[in-house]
Amino acid sequence: MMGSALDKIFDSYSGESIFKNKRVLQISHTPVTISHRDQQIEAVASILAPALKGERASNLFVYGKTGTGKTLCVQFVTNEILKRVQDSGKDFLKVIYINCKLKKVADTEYRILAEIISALGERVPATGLPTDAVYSRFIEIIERKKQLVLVILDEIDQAVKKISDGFLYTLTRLNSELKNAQINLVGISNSLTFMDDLDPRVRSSLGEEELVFPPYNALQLQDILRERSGEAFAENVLDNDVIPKCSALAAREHGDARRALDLLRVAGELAEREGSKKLTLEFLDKANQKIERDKMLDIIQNEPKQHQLVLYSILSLHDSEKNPLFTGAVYNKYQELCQTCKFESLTQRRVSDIIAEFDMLGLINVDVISRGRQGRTREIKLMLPEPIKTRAREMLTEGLMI
DNA sequence: GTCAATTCACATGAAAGAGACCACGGTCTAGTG
DNA sequence: CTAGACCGTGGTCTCTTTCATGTGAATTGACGA
Repeated sequence: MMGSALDKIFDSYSGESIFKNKRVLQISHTPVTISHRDQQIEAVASILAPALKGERASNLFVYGKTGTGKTLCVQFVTNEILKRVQDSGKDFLKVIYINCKLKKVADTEYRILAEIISALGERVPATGLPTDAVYSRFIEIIERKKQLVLVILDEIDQAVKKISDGFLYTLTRLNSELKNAQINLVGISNSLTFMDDLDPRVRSSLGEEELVFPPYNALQLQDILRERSGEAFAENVLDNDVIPKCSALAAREHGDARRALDLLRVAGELAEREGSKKLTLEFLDKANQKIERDKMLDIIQNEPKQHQLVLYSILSLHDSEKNPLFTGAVYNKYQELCQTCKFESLTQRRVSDIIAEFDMLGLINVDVISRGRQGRTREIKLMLPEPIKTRAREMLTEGLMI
């Protein structure tokens, strides 16, 4: 019995694959040509061009929603610059790319700095040193020779939200202390309003040049998908209306190309898994649901126990109580649960923050409302669709042993 | 009926503590020649 | 004599608590028409 089940799975893989080269659809893949971004690439290139001669360019700040090609374009241009410099046999340019959003990699001032240093080929302990010691280490390293260090800080808004903008100020001001080396900053942000709540000094030095990446529209997304799918899939696999539908779905999500590619890839995987020779609309719909579902469940699963307990409280109240829910009720339920499963209960202050975090994650929707004499509170609405909700409840019941 | 004061139930902020992790330098210990 | 084990100190980081302050509309109660 076991054997036949395995046979079925492996057979569907060993047969003709509908993929020709799946890697093309992965987000890490850098395409040879970038469509519909000529203008932006030119702009980035002309701003950063002085780096070709080892001169400090203007600090650049790039905005745009997720999946609009910001990172791609900046990396493309800096790679070209680096290639040219290296081709001429020089090595006065260092390009360092840091994604500030990756947890445990770069979400504190110390770690960002450590990350830069390790990109320069030096080691620095993961913790244990005073931050200013790391700064002087950094200065010492780059001062060893005359060079230009181009630091690209991706998702910089995330970092600043967590740390404060102080480190950006220090970083921009560092140049006046350096004799040999120069630092050039490129900030990439998803949030359009990010610049507004920065310290004015940082704003002026970081935003010497600014660039906005508009979202792709549905037609542009179609072009991109056609290009990539040509390489990714075998011939005659795609139904005609798959790409338009796919780009329409993604365009609805503020023109996110990454999402569109993901969708296509997952749809392909689903089709392949079911042994289908064709990628039809049906698979696209399934993929759309699956991505959403996996994302949510993944988030829930990886939350700490206390957070899960709060979420479980919300889930169970959501069914029994009348909507909407308020903080007080959730907290009471939470304390009750803590007693039954012998957990230490957190303070209301903390639970309040946890609820706010869930809102950020999109698991729930929260409005702060004032109910007059009934005080001020959060109105909590659960955002999980029915199937996900059920699955989440099962998962939490199991994980928390309730 | 109108209007300002009151009041509720939290939201929101700031500061500080606990506990985990880690580097560094000094001291102790056991193995080596 | 020396390498490695071990310890104390001092640093970061995350999660949490404690204390303090803020908030916005329903409610209240005084006031005047």
